[in-house]
Amino acid sequence: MRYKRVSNNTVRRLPKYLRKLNELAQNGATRVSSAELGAALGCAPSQVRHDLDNFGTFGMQGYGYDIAELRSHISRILGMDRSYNAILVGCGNIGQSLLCNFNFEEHGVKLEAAFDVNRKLIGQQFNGVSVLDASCLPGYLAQRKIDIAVLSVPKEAALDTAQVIITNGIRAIWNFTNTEVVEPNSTVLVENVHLSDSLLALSYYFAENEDAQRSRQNRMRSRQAT
Amino acid sequence: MRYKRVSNNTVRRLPKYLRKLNELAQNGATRVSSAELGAALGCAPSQVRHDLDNFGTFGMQGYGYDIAELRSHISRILGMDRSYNAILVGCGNIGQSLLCNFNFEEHGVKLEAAFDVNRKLIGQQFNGVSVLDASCLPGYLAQRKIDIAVLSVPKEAALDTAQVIITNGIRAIWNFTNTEVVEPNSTVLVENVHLSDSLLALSYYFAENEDAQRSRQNRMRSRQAT
DNA sequence: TAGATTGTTAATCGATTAACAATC
DNA sequence: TAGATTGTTAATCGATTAACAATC
Repeated sequence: MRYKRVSNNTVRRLPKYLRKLNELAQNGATRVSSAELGAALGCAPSQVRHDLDNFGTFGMQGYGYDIAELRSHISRILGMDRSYNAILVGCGNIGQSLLCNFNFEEHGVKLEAAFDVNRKLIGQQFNGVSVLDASCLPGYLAQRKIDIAVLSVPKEAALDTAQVIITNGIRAIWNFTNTEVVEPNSTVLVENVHLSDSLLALSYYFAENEDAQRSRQNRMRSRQAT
Repeated sequence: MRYKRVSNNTVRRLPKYLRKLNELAQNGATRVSSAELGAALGCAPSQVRHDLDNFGTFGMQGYGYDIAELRSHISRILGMDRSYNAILVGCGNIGQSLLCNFNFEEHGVKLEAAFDVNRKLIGQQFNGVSVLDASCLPGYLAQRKIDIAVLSVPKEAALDTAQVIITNGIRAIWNFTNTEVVEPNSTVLVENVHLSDSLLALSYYFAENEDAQRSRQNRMRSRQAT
């Protein structure tokens, strides 16, 4: 594969392209243009071509992209064919909802086990995944090759738990704890799902909208007053 | 308040600043410099000052920022003092975990009611919020001023449900459906929590790491061979 | 072939960082 | 006052878009 420095923005668009491609495929389409993909994401056609150009040449001049082919390329680029092994740590509400509802397999990730400190949860199964005693984590990690840890413990336990799993070899964390579990330049990969940040961003834009509207109304009123 | 065009990147950093400020406050600190805030987020001190400059002047030369003061400024900027009203639509696993675990109040959002189509859920309460019949949504929205809808229905119901709530006046959606529920340039605000995209980005970076390591090893081997 | 659409480079646009005067 | 750190502008860096030759 060619090697260019790929920007984070590009990486974040890849899953969105893939989602659009899946949708198109489901509707029976077989080809797609960069213009159509761009429109779906709200960016320029050249953005799409530029993004894909990082990884190879997947299209055909005068035709566009074969949907099935492009899907498989993007899946591969995203590592979905690598069957990564994962564990889930923290089987509270969020953890359980991930276990029960999130289709890890579909994303090329195999969920091997779950862990919790709660006696009542240990021994239970969710969607075929057994909950083990969290105190067994170090031993477990020493024995198996686990690529990714889903971290869904309560905020208070986040740092300690992260410490334990990193010490025992985990290099990638899917972090649901609303806490920063590593320093900014750590070599451990952390993908944060910070729901707080997300809701606050929505709140910001809502407030911005309100203010913009209000100032428009004020302009109208002062005009009428004149 | 001053008015500049604020970039999305800046908006996304505000909650992170706030989180760091809360942490510092909890540890008893009263002042902070842009250097310290920047270090926490992995960006330059001037980035922090530049971001804040969009909204006013909150610091003191030679001193830094008063933590309590800056917290309250950022909270206000994020709209956390506006007591937005919200409903939650779709009380499956994700919906329930939000109802039970996510502290909406803490973010200045009041969760007024939840909705579902499932007979068994209707009438139940989660964390003090009652589940109402989804068929009552239009009537409910007609009677009350609801600012934000949390959309946590199954993927298959996402588009239809979005249609219903938008038609009935909802202008902001916190979207957990892993689906795009509006066109890219819609006037309806949508904040997406696309877990799929997030995991795939993690998977991408993990794969990139593996490949980088492998190619380093190959270079080593070929050097030894020479 | 003519029309369409890619791949790829150059131009533009915007975001981050550096620099430094202002000032606490 | 001297030292520190901000506010703010200018410089740099990177990402997006435009343009167009290549070619299916």
